[in-house]
Amino acid sequence: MTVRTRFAPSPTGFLHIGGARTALYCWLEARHRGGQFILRVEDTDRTRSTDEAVQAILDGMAWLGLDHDEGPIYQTDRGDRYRAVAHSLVEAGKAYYCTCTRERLDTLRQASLDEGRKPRYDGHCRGRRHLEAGETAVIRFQNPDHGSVAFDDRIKGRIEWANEELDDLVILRSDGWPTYNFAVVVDDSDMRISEVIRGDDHVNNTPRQINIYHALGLEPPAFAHLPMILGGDGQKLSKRHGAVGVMQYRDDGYLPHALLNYLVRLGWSHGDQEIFSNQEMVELFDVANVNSAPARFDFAKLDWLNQHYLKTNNPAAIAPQLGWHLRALGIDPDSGPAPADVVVALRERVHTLKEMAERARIWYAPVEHWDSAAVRKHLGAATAPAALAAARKAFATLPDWSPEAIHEAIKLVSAELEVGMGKVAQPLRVAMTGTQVSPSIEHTVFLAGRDGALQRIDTAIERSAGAHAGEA
RNA sequence: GCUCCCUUCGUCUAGCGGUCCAGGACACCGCCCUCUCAAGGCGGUAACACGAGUUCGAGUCUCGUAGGGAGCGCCA
Repeated sequence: MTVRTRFAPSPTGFLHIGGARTALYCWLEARHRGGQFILRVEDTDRTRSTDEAVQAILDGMAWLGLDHDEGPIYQTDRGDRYRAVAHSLVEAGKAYYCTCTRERLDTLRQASLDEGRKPRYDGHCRGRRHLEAGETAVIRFQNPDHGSVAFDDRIKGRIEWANEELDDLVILRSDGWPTYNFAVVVDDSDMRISEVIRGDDHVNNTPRQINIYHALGLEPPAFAHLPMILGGDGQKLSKRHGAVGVMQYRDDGYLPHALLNYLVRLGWSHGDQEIFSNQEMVELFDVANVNSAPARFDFAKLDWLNQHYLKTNNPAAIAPQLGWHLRALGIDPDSGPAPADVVVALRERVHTLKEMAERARIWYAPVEHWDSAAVRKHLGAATAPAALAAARKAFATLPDWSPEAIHEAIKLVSAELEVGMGKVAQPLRVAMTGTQVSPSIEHTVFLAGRDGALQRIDTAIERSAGAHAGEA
């Protein structure tokens, strides 16, 4: 039997981090076993579902590169099918019409709670196979009264429930639309899903669904319930923790693969391996190895992974994404150095592309802000004027404008002046950036461009003179 | 309240009865390297929730306790 998995979000918001991991695991399981991955949109709650949310989910999956083989299939397109199956269940004596009022149901629920029992429908309408003309009703599934339901969860192991714990759930609402527990069964069986991988908030629904499978004469698929992802404080993930849409991670400067790598290791492992290419994930992933305990989301590790990929990916591949972030900051990438060169200079110093774009700003516009401590300490140094002048002269005639050539030139200057590298590099650094922190000096100078570098040195020499005059 | 699930360093995890005075990674601390900041190298602190039981032997199996979580809708 070919493996078929599905990701079935309800379009009531963006694709958040938990959904993204579920989608990833479903995708990996399908790819690993050479099967198909199906995307299904569970939009039967028409009051909460929106087209924008559908688009946000599609965008998020596309950004992560989780491509589906079938779908998106919309449940709202399948109303007739659910109604037909629900009515067939009534005819088969396995479901019935229920006309109980909300008031009666509420009273019932409250009474159970007051007595310390689990709220449960009492079966009042059991046996109603027909409706009077004009009467509206829901259809309830008639759950078995005795015995138990069990299944072997691929992550949590065997789970068993007494049927006494379950009640007759509504499968078709009075508006003719199916409820979740019924729609999934019809869909998963129609779509020949072999493995249901979903959040473990669905564990409690599984026995009800299995009973429906049996009533329909169907064999249930395999189930794998993923533990949830918690915020860094161990609380349920909320917006302040990163429960934002995955597209926010793009905006914050994360590489999609870094997020994927982080997510795949959150709750799953393969020995001591931390870094996984897409191909390795597909080869090694097995849903049965997923941890059964919930995991906390840790930005520090995500940052580390993101930087790892920033450092090891081809700069040319990262350049367009840096360009995107530069533009987001209102910087024209064409007004300064090539983004790929910026990547090389900054990738060991930042964790995200956003941070990289912010720090790249100094090469796309003249120095505006001069750090006074930096000016005083380095432009005001006794050897600064001579160092700057010598460097300027060397740069002006450098045959090859490259970090390597610049590095050699600076070494030569420091040797000639008989001062340490720092005495040349630091004044230059302040000249280029207005601060005393930047990438290695040769890259910092290189990125300014020859003309830009000479200009910045001229400006700095004036300031240096001012600093010395101020002392005198 | 009831039912179900979960519990190894701060965090993610390895561990599938002896090779574990518990390994790796992130974070943190220290040293080295060094033109700043990083990156990198080396080293360090740090965990089997608790209690019984099974066993020659338990982080690993069983049962309790405690603590977390989920579900109990004409939401998904």
